Amino acid sequence: MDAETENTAGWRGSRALWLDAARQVFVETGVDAVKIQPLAERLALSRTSFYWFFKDRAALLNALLEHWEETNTGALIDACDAYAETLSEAILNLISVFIAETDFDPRLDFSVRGWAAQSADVMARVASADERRIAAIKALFVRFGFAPEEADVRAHAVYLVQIGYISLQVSEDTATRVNRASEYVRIYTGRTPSERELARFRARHEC
Amino acid sequence: MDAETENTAGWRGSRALWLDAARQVFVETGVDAVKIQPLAERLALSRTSFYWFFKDRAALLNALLEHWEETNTGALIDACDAYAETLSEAILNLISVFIAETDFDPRLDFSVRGWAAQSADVMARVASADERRIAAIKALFVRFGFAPEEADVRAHAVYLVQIGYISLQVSEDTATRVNRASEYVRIYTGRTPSERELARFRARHEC
DNA sequence: CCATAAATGTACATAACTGTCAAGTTAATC
DNA sequence: GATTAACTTGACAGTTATGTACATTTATGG
Repeated sequence: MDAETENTAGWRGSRALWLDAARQVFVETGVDAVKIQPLAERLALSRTSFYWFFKDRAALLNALLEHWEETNTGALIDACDAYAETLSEAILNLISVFIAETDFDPRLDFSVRGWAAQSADVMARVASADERRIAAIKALFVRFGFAPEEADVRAHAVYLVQIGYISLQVSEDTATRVNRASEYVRIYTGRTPSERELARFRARHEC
Repeated sequence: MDAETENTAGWRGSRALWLDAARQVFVETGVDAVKIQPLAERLALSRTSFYWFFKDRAALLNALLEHWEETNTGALIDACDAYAETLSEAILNLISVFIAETDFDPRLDFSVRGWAAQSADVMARVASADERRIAAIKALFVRFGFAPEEADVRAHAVYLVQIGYISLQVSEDTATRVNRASEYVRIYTGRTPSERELARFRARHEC
């Protein structure tokens, strides 16, 4: 992407630079592709220089996972806790996080899940993130008067649709997704969002 | 699983044996782990013997993908086309495919999606499978009187929830999932399944 | 300007994997 | 029982990765 800082002399590397490159490869090709040698070539740095910033490959992968936890789960929970007058507005807030893709990176989430399938440690951390996320969505439904059990099922439905969407890896344009949002709100909540709510939602996704 | 046929002499290998072992590893650990050398050790066969059955690693992966296409997409479409008196029954038929996990293997689907993220070819085939599947579900809603646009959104919701569920990789027991099914039918269709329909559904998942 | 920490690079030792080839063994067939 | 097709194997050659030790270069601050 960038990294085209054509310095051939001086200090070109940094922990952040390696981590960032690693994240890109991780998102594009999965954990198994996060290898030090290819990263070094990509960064036009000596392979062994990596070991000044990270103990070994495992340390890099660990940093990657920590980055994911801070970023994605955080963004989702913030959206659930955000102020909303109506349930429709709250759900639209939530859908916004997935559509905007600024705070929450869907591809990062997907890659982490792929990694989890082959590592019990990662799986445990993913499972705990899922629990926290679903709990936050459920709390939202409860806040708007749903009974706990029904709130639970609806929270699952909302969350699963989004995760499913990520897994499909379709790249629809924002407009399409924004238009569908109203229908989804109806399915999730049984209520139709008001024109004002939809207008605010649309406005948010046109920057 | 089996393959414990302790033959140390004679012909032990076969195309099916290698493919089966590959599928297991693929499902457990992803494409990148499907390597000939480890498979050979697992099967207690010489590594090079593999090349009698497959041209190279790429040929094996291709066979894996073809197997997935025949199995999973087929099972899902069959379930959509199956006879049903009511919409509720039709949706329960569909949910059954995902719960039973006999014809449709969720983990296989998940692994294929992980692979798709790193290969444009695979991605194209996954996208086309998704389209066929969603079209089949949509047709089901249309058959029971929904307008095309609404049928489309609802079909997406049903499918995305299931794919999302697979991505979560939770291992809930069948009982839990069977119980939740009724709530899901209500969310998807807006109608409550009858006791008779639910009874038939429960019975199906107790063999 | 020199000492020192920060960063980079070269060389080495090791491991895992891929694929080809030619020489073997095993079972079926006539 | 010889022939042949179906399979198996070991040896070879090549590639890509990991991590350590040690020497070297680059910036910073007294």
